[in-house]
Amino acid sequence: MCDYFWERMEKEQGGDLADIVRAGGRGVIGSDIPMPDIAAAWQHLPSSSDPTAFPAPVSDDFGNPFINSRDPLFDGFADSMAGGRQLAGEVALTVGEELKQQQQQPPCNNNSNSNSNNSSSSSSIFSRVVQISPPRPIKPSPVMAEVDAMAGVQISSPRNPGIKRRKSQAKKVVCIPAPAAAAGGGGGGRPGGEVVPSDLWAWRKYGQKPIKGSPYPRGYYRCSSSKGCSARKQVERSRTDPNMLVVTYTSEHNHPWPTQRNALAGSTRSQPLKNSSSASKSSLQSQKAQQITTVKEEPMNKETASVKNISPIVKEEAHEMEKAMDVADQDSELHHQLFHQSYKPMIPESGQPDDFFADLAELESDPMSLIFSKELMETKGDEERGDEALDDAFNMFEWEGDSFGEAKKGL
DNA sequence: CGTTTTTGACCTGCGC
DNA sequence: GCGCAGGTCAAAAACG
Repeated sequence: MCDYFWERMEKEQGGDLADIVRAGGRGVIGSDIPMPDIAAAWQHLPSSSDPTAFPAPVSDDFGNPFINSRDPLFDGFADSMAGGRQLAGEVALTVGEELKQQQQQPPCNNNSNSNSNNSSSSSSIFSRVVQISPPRPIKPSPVMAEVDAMAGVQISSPRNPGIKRRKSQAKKVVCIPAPAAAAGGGGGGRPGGEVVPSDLWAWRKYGQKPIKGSPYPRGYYRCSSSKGCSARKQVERSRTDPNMLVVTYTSEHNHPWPTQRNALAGSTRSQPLKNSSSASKSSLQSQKAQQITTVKEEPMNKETASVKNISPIVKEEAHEMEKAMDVADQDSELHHQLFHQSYKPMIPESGQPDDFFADLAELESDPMSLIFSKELMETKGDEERGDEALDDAFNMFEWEGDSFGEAKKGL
């Protein structure tokens, strides 16, 4: 990865680039691939389930002690993304000012596939997901320009005298592919509602406003994981590219990652399968069974086809994540084991397609089901293996499961 | 019952 | 000072 770039970002963003990347990564992957569950699995780790394991608080723009609580799971992706930040808008995000500066930066691996260990065009999940543009001088795309503009947009806290609006206030703007349902104009959700890619945080929508100049409204969300959390995010569809969602993160979370799934209660209306807080293992299984049935009945539908395509990419992602975990904690063999344990079920053995992500954007059903379906199909005929796979997969969902509960006890 | 979403009203900053 | 645009509040409705 580009050390220079990273280093610079660390300085300028207070080491928060990971947040940006994370956001982008989650957005990209999150909505379609059960990354949160990997993270959940991660939380089983003693090191991460223990609050004290969080990096020492470091002051930041928001006075948030957790700003540097790098999400172990996604930080690794930052490396991958770092090389993709040139992405003229297809992805990555940035704070406007940053972006401008970046444009004047010495060539990072922006201008070449240069080898950085993990940013080769084929090794980074993001390079695919986000459709990182070929190396080229920064030439802001319409979307990027939009992002840039948003980054400079004013922030207000009208009812919070302590915080004045400031154009210079740090914001993280992320461009992510919009889920198909949303791109379709509210399909699948409520009328006019956006299908916002989920991330590990629990967000509660508190407002929506039509934005001048944009045919799409902007949704306002605040973190509902913790009452005192001031983290907010705005989600709106890119006016220049309806297939992209522009997510602007404001302020920071003042708490660790949500440890209880029920923090997401109610946020699953449009995506009932994803974050169902009350979903018991059995209900999940029944849902899964439904998915299996669906797949069986429509073996060659688009979704199934996409499932086949997911393999190589997910696998790559797995490697990336593994790598990331190594970086995060080189001494933790446990992480390795956990990773494999948790991720294995998501890593089918075959498959090919390069345009998976193109297809992905068209997926309307819960992507988890696709993965499960794929896995189950492969294990079909071998009940034992299938059950095992199932268990592995389900374990990833057990945010409130026993093991996790155990971990929490240690808090 | 707890939580989220919806939506109109209100508030604030900014540009003219 | 005024109007505009954006951000937030809060009551009601909806959901699980």
